[in-house]
Amino acid sequence: MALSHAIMTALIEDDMSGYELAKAFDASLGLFWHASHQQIYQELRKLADKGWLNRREVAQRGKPDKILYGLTLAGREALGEWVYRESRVQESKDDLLVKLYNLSAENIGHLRVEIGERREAMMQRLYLYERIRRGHYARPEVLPLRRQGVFLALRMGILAGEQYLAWCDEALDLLAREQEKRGPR
Amino acid sequence: MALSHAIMTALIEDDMSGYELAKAFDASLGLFWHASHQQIYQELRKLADKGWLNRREVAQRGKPDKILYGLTLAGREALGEWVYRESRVQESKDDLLVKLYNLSAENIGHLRVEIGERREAMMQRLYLYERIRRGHYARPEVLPLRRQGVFLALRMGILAGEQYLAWCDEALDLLAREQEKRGPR
DNA sequence: CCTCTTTATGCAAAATGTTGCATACAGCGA
DNA sequence: TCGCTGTATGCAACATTTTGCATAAAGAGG
Repeated sequence: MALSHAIMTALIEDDMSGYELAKAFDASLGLFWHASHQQIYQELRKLADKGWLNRREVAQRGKPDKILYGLTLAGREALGEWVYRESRVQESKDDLLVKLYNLSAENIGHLRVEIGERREAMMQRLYLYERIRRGHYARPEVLPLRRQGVFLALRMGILAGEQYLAWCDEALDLLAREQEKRGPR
Repeated sequence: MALSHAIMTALIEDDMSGYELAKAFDASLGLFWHASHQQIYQELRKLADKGWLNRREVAQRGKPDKILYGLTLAGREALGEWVYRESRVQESKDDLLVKLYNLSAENIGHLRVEIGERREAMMQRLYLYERIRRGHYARPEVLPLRRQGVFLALRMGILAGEQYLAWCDEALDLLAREQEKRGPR
């Protein structure tokens, strides 16, 4: 429902091609809203048909042509209105938590490994967030208002990541103690 | 992909009907994995066809008949294997964060309200988590191993909720200061 | 020259999830 | 008796997302 609005949001400042959008999604907004390139290409065409985006083909040297999309006035208006409309949270679904409901003496070792991997992955991600924060949001107070909103989203990513790490540590501790108790294998 | 496994997980200790499962999903596992009753009914039939669940009709007094589902041995085995397989995180998608990318002097008031509502909703939820923790997990050390896994999932819910509240407070502060600066309306 | 990677876009099928509706029976309160 | 709520199950249509495949041109490295 709101993939369209996430895409338009990504186009507020710069025009982009589907390919560039897919990469930007991986790096910024996509940290809060994942989308594959197939989804993005499809949605771009729909939005262009609706008149919310304009498209123009751009020839490039040494690379295939690309199609640049940009927000139209109508698109900007639609986006502005959308902010006031009902919003919904799509709760995350995590296999790992369901797996924990199945914890047993047999699989405890495996689950410790999986949690360890999650921890590692989250560390990487926090490192990326931190680079972004230092690079673009070192002094949030002096940023234009819109960028402060982006900063708040980044803060959510950072806080959630730190919380996740704390949980991993707690879980690894508990599981290590339990495995110890029952005799390590 | 793993809705089936979430359902089987919910049936580890007790047999349940689709209706009861839908309610259990709202209260326990569903806090980490949402599913509507339509999805649940469909999945139950598929799982029964696969031989992972058995079904038996139960007549009731004063209520419509129901169909009770229980894990078969094959189901338990499939679940046990699944724990070792690749797992994936489905990142949450939150309109609110995308909206924040569109922060403006015009909509700042609205976004403050929305964040306030999120805060309120999360408080309610934390209250529920806390009741569960006190009721069933006051002393996690003495629980059987499987229940300790469930406890860890609950801890994730609690930590994530507390982090969310902290973020709401931070965001509300920042937005209040900014709105003040630009002249309150 | 051949293969691999990067840039760039797309179709089609399958799986998943949402929305709206339908049915049926019991008990409760007005 | 009428409407409401709760229990209980389901279909059908639609929207969303994932998966697998396909194409094509340029540059890099062996």
